[in-house]
Amino acid sequence: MSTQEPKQQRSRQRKNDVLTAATRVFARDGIAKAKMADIAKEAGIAVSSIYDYFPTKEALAYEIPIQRLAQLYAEFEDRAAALPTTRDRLSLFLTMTADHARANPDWARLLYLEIWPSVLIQEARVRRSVDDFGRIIVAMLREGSHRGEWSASLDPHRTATILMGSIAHMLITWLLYRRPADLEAATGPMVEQLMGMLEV
Amino acid sequence: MSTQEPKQQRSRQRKNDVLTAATRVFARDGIAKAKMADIAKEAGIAVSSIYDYFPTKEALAYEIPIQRLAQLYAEFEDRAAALPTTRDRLSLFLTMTADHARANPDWARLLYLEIWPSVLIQEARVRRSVDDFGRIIVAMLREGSHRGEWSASLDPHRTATILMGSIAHMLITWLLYRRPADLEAATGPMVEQLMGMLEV
Amino acid sequence: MSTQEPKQQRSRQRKNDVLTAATRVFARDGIAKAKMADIAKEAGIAVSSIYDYFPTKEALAYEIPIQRLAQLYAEFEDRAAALPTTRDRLSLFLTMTADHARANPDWARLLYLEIWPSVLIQEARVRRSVDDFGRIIVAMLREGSHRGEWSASLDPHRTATILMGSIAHMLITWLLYRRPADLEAATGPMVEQLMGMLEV
Amino acid sequence: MSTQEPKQQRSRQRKNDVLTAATRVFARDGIAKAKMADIAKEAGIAVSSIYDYFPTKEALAYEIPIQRLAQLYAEFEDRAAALPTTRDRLSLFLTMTADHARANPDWARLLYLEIWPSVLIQEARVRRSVDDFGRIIVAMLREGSHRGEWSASLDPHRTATILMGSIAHMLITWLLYRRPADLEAATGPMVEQLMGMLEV
DNA sequence: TATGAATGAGCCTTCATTCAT
DNA sequence: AATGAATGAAGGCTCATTCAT
Repeated sequence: MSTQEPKQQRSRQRKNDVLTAATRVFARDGIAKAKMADIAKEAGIAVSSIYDYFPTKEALAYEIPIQRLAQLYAEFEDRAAALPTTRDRLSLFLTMTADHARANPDWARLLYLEIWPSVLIQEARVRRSVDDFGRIIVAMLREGSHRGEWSASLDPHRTATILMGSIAHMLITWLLYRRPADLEAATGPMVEQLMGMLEV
Repeated sequence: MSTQEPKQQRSRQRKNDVLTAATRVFARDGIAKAKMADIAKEAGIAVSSIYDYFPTKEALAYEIPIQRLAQLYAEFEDRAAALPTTRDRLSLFLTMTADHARANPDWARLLYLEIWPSVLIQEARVRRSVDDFGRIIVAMLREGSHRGEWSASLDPHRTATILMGSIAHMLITWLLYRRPADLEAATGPMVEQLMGMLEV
Repeated sequence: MSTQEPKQQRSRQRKNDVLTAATRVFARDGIAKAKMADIAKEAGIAVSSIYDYFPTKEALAYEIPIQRLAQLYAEFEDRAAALPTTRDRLSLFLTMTADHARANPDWARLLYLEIWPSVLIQEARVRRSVDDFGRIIVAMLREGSHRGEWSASLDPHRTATILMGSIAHMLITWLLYRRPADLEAATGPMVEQLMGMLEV
Repeated sequence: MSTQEPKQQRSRQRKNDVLTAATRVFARDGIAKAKMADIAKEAGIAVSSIYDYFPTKEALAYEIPIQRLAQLYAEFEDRAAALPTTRDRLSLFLTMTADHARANPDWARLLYLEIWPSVLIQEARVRRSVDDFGRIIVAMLREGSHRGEWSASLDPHRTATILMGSIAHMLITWLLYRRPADLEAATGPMVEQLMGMLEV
């Protein structure tokens, strides 16, 4: 086992190299037009070696959002625990979402411009990852209503659509046009305006 | 000239047949994976005949949103003229957008799931068509502020992002999951909630 | 009949337009890569109209050398009649060949670079036209031997090969590289040197 | 390195197989009409494998004369070194040229009927290969003049044109019509007659 | 584990040719 | 006679994937 660990670590490292390279290439060319050869070159390995870790190009593409979204959710759980109100937590979630995209623009391009709107992706794990996003927000909206932080008459699904759609659209515009130029500065006011909508 | 008109009409008819067929196929398979052979079959003509009207597959794909968006904008101008307040007009625009998507789901899939988020589409005419959407909303938001219909402190770009993002997200969710099941019924409340945000 | 003649003339005119246009296009692009559309455009008529005169692209290509070579041969017969010696006539033939190419470079490109060396052309009429070239020279070589203008031991086929090959190679080099720059000036000495070979 | 050599050899072998197959197919059908599928079948490999070695059909076609001409030139240098007079060397060069064509008729068809007269081939390496032919002859003609083996008044370019054109034309006739039936037997007298032209 | 080598399946695009008007 | 419209057939090239080593 002591001899295998380094190997396993090495393997995990290579797998991550592939994911990183793939993220960049997919973000640049789109999944359909991206070439495995380009990913391999970017990762510094042989094309056929990619298949040691991922069975198909699509599987590779789908693995990317799954991993990072899981990370995002986990990190949110960590930081949310300390916050007193649902409003704070919801606010944090939206802010973290935007920050995450800003910090990982390649990943964000892949997620928001390729995976999310994809007609074709039916793979269960990806769908679940993405859908969790909505579920988390709906759950918080219900919780806030329940705790009296905002009106109980607020439709949680509709409101979640507004929150998610607004943040997503801000990010898409930034990813495609780099507007607003300073995404970090723009996120606060956007979240504030959205939160304002919840108030009585 | 009287002899040429039927020919021209026939030609325009065929071009429209191709556009309709292409919309369906692109919506189903995505632009990258769609096959010209399928489009031709759907249109009931020979593959090579498509090239009498469109130079490449991409050009064909791009023509679709351009035409319909122009229609949408024109129809909006018509109907907006009669409305007294900016709020009414803005409300109409958002409602019409949703209705247009509901009435033309294939076109909407192509626009919202393929064209809009595309990393790759740089073609000027398409970009302009899509960007006009934002410009129209921003212009109305400014007008409303100017006319005192809502607070002048409202940031028009941020607010436009919320409006567009919310509607787009509602449509995307409907296109992908058919939720809400009754899009028509859901549009009114959504627009109302968004308009409520503008109130002082 | 008086009403048909103009039509026939018009038709012949159009056919000639096509031949001229085709010569230019074939010379520029080669027969295989030349497009009927380009020829039609060059001739200022519809593509399908070409088929009123020539059944296929190849037939059109082959018609060109046939016509002009026939012209060349006829003109040679005319002018040769007045010459006293076979040597003079042979000399004239080679000179006229070079002059003809210089005066009709497109036709010459087609003949020397496409038709003559073509692996594929088996059509009898073309082959005969081209082969007549050799036959005329061989006949003159025999005649000269017979008349004692040069040694009877001279192999007529081999000598014909030298004469034709030399002239053809000079023309090909000129067509491809424009060397010698002044083909007209170079033709005399070339013919002289070749004729010198016949001398005892 | 010892492990790579067999692979490299295998690769070179396959590349040569492709060249051989391509030569045959190009000679039969002409470059423009030849199909990659036929070449692949002839070589016993997949079409796509050809693209491992040559980027396009044209590149493949051009590689063929380049390689063999280089061989011919190299072999000539070898054998010429032992010969005392320029006349001997020139004679050898012309003879070798004819022999080479006779021994490799497919290659010769490609070179003399497709590549050499091609209007379209501008690729530098091919042009240089072919042009070297003329340069070698001109150089020898100059050398012979210089060494007093023949008249210094002989124009080297014109004479080279005669030598090359005569040999080429003999070969073309043989390639197209198999005349003379015995090319080998005909080459000697042809070279002799040409050499006779150089004599004072 | 890692990869170089090989390929099969597929698809866009071109273009000579046909034919109804 | 002349042509615009339409197409069938064809082919070069790409690329994800496989597999022997």
